[in-house]
Amino acid sequence: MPPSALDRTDRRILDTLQRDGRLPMTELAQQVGLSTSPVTERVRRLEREGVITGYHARIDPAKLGRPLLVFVELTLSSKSGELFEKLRNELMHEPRVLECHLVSGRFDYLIKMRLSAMSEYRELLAQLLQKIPVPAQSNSYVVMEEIKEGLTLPVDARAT
Amino acid sequence: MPPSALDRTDRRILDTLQRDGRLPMTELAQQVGLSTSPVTERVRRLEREGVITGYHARIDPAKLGRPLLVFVELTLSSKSGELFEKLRNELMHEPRVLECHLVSGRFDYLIKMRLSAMSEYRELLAQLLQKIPVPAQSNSYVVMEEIKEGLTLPVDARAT
DNA sequence: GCTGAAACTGAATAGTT
DNA sequence: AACTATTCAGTTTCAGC
Repeated sequence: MPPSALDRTDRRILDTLQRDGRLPMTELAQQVGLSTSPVTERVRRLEREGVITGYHARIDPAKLGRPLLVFVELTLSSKSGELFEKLRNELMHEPRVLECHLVSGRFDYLIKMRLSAMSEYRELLAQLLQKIPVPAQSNSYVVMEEIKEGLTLPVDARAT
Repeated sequence: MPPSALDRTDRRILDTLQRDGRLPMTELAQQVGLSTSPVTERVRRLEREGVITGYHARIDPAKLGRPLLVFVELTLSSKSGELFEKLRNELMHEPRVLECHLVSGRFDYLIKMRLSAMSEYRELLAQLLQKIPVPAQSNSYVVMEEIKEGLTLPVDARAT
């Protein structure tokens, strides 16, 4: 799982698979200009080394009954390690929380949730806060328009 | 592309493909308890109807040289439609901006960026702001710890 | 480390219940 | 709407360069 720096071919593979995760190895091979064997081997290596962490179908949230996207900024009044641990665990296991980050700055957690309606937002926030024994302050932002959302990283396919 | 409500089998398919987007149709079929033909047909239908919007390999940002995750809250001093349009376009085409949302509340845009270093953050923010002709206020939050990040939605596989 | 071919496994099509 | 059988495409493995 160590280094083995990414060369130009690796980068082209990553760039392509980011866009189409189901592309057959034969077609991927054509795109990067090699035959299938070395390309397959490279993909397996990138998986092994943890560069590629998975393949996922993406689903339209609205079509699954979750049209509401809300960001919550959360600040805890006490910052004991144990408390953070407890809340982290709660957030990790709540599937409606898509993202959660510990941030520096004015607040502690930045949380992103996908919900069916505002009523669900109230329920979920109450549920999360009631699990922690100290007061917390939260600011919420409802998304009016999703301009862009993705995990696709820029891959500059320059030489090794 | 219209409704055709998702039944229990559709939901199990979506749930499975969200977790493993490269799963062969034969194995997907086993998991949902059908033979491959109807499962393949259902997947094609879900793609056609826009429920499944794509398949993507996920890549470790740090391994691609982008260890820094920053959220930026942006407020424009003037809110003309034309100005929003211009900035939206800029953000849409900047690959280091992974997410961008128009939010209600104290600020206008919530932006998520993946960067190589703080120097790149300064450059990018300056670049974005200089493209718009009015003053803007921004607050930035550097992520100290990524607790959770994904696009995986909860799929309750209850009956039709 | 890549190519190319042979053997195998999965996907697609069409016909059946 | 789903199953089965056939055909075809993609994957895997390996000999040779």
